[in-house]
Amino acid sequence: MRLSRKAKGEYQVEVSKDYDPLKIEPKWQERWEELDVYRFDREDKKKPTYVIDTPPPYPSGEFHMGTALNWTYFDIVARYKRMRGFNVLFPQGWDCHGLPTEVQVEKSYGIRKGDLPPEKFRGLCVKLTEENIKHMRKEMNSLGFSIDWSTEYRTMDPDYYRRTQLSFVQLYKRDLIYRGEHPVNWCPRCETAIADAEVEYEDREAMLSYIKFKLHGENEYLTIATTRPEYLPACVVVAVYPGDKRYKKHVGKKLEVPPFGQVVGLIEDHEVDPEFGTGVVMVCTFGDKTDVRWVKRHKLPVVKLIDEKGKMSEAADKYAGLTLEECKRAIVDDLRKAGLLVKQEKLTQSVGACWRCETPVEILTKPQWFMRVLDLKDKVIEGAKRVRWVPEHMRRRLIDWAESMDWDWVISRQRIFATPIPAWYCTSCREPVVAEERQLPVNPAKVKPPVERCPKCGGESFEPEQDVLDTWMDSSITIAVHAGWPELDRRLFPADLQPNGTDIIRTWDYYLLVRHLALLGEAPYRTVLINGMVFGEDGRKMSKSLGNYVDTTVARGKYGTDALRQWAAIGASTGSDIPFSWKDVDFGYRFMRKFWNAARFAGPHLNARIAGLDPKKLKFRPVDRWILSRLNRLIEQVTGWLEDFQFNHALGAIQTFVWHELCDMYIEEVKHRLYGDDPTSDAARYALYHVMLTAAKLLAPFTPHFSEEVYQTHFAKDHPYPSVHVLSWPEVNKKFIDESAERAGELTNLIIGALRQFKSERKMALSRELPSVEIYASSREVAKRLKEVGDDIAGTMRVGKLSIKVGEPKLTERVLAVEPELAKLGPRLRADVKLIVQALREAKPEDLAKRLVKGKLKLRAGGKRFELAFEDVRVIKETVSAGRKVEVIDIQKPALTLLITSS
RNA sequence: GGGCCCGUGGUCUAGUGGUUAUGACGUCGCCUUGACAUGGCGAAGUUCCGGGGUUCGAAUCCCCGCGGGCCCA
Repeated sequence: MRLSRKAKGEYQVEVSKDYDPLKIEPKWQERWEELDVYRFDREDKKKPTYVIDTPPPYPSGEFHMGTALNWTYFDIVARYKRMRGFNVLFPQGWDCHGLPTEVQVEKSYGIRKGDLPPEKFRGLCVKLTEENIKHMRKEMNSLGFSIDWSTEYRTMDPDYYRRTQLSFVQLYKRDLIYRGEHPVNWCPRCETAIADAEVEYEDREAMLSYIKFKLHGENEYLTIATTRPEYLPACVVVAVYPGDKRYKKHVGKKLEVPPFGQVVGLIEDHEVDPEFGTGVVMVCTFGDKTDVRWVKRHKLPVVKLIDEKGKMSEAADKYAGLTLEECKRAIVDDLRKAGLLVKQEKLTQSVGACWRCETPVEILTKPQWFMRVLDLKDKVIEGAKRVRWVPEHMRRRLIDWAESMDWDWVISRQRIFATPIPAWYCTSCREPVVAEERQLPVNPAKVKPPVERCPKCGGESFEPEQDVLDTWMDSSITIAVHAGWPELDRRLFPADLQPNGTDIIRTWDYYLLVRHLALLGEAPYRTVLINGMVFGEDGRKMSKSLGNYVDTTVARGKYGTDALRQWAAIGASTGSDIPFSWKDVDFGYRFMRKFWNAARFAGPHLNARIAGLDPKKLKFRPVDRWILSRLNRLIEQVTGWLEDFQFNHALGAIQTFVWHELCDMYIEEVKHRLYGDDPTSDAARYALYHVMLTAAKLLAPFTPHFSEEVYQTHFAKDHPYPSVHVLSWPEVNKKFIDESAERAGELTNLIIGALRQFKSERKMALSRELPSVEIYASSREVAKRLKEVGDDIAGTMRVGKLSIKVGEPKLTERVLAVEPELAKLGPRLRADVKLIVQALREAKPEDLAKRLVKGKLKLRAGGKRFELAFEDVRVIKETVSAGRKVEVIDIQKPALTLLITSS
């Protein structure tokens, strides 16, 4: 942009025709950082606070489009709330620990976790994490998120995991954390226990084997069906549905399990599906979660069949050391040879797999640490009911999840890159000793336990806990941590907003709720804001493997992040899944260019003098009052929608207002006043000034860079504020909301629209002058209102003489010609058509028309007689009013007739 | 198998009892007007997945069916 001095002494801003986001966005991102506009002011005790608990992303190095959607939602809220005068805490953290990084390290160095000393392995994980964070931080800044980086935290830092450990110690003291031996989900590849939330189910093809079990002491067999014959060595009982007629007589008898021949009982249980297979099921320890329930219910023994690496243990006898797959094949072969395999059939089965490496999960029993989440179930549900959910129906998902919990949460992991569990064991009696709070943060491998002797057996020798905590133990206390816990700042707790995607309600929202309820006794957030999943342009969930993946860098590479943010805001209603759409991004850019050009037009009229005018002294025309009224209604609506997180409605309303009401109508309607010596021109300038500045402010949460550029180019010179983002949100000025002005404006637009259409239909240039337009109104009221807006209509549409009358016009019709329909007559009359043409031309049109109305038109021509029907000719007429030819437009609601003299 | 959500012009989408059913993209026609032709004006196109019901009145509520999605088992 360049400033040049105009003759009148006012500055004219020469603004380029195109808005170039790729150049402008980085410029403002740097400037905002210099200005520190997003700083949360910890010292300020006056302003109300607004706390957004942003879910710390896993530093995978890549920023997914779904995360971009998520962040756009809460960035809009953060920016809006700042403008509303809140001291906004918008922190950014990183959920560093966990398997994916370990897996990535193992992959890139070609090692397994046990190949290096833990400290070294952890060092590689930290290094990788830091690199990934660097990438992601850069991308987040480029996406324009208003993050206060002074609040950045990393769960792998001692200051953070000190608090994770503190929460462990406190919950242990309250008996909400305990050590126990229970079945857990186990990933044999990652060699660790994992929580239910980390198990993902997918359909896989399996083989259902029908295997004969001999009835002990009889010469008869029962056939069971199983997909997991490798579990035969751990079969502890066989079960049928209660009262199943086929098997009733055998219940209570003993069976011999092939191929080892161990003898087990036959029991009844209602969880057996009599329709599946043969209706006889073997219960093993543990083929699946149902087995776990059966073992518990019927107090069955547990055989440890599988080891940590997924191999068969000694319990598998001659199959020991084989992998599950190898064992399955060997056993099936042996059964076949023994004639005990009846048949096999294919079956699609849902298999639980590790969320990270997709290895099928096994169920093992090992001593682990657990949190008593089952005891907190009612409190969690109660909490979920009290919180506000957007959209409302998402609450159901959390409640359903909480209700479906059937195991306590296993919080220990047999991994390395995670928060150490602050505990030791007595080497003689295995009694755990948990750290004192003052010791934290602690690595038990390097520090001695807080006691000299084992409180249980008096032993003096201890060994450190080697297990680590589930990463959700880190990230489920973020809200307390933001608020300074353990010194809790009540102004920052509970958080006002908890935003995340539908897919992590069961993890993120649930764990936050259960941990804070356990620690602090209250729900940690007031409102949960849910965003949907991002789909590819093909309508399927966006993922690299489906080939519909769009990187955020690519998505913002075309028209910048403000265009992309508009897609995020307007692509779907809040909570709905949203397909990525280039055309929405394109539209976002076109919208900005449209506004940019409107501002370019208005620019020379916007200055301090205009801003300072007293509206009471201005000669507003009805169109000015109309646009100001519409503007204030817009402020009211957009504010309401933002309070309700309805981003699509809010942005849609602003776009429609700017493009159609401001650009298409208002600006066109005031041009004629701005160029001449119109005494009302300052009123138009005043309206333009406020409409454009307010629109820029309303857009600031959605298109922060664009709004800033508009503000800096046209308004900053008259304002003491360094950025549009420190301005306050527009207030509704009720004085400008004016029902009758809106009706006058609508009437003006209605007539201008009709005249535009008229010109368009007649292929006239819109700038062509219409010498005269008469408007007949059906009522005095409408005529009166029309008189008020007559100058606006005439000025905008270039009407020479505009007159307004009450009543209906006196119109007569004049027949100009009666012309033959050659397409009809040609085929019928052949060469005689020429005679008809001649005859019609020679006769008087009025006369022909009269005869036609009576019926057939009889003609003599060239000595022949012809009869023409109505459809054989076209009657060309014109409308005449007071002796002049006019064209007529009829409008309904309100009933108006426009008579136009166009030539 | 369960819970929840959804099914609207060619495509995506707004719309929870009364609107000429919203908007965008696309299509077609016209217009260079002093911000924008990367623009403007206008047109065509859906009867709201199917069936049944409630109601004076349903895209909107209820039931059944079909199809899709998310989460879970």
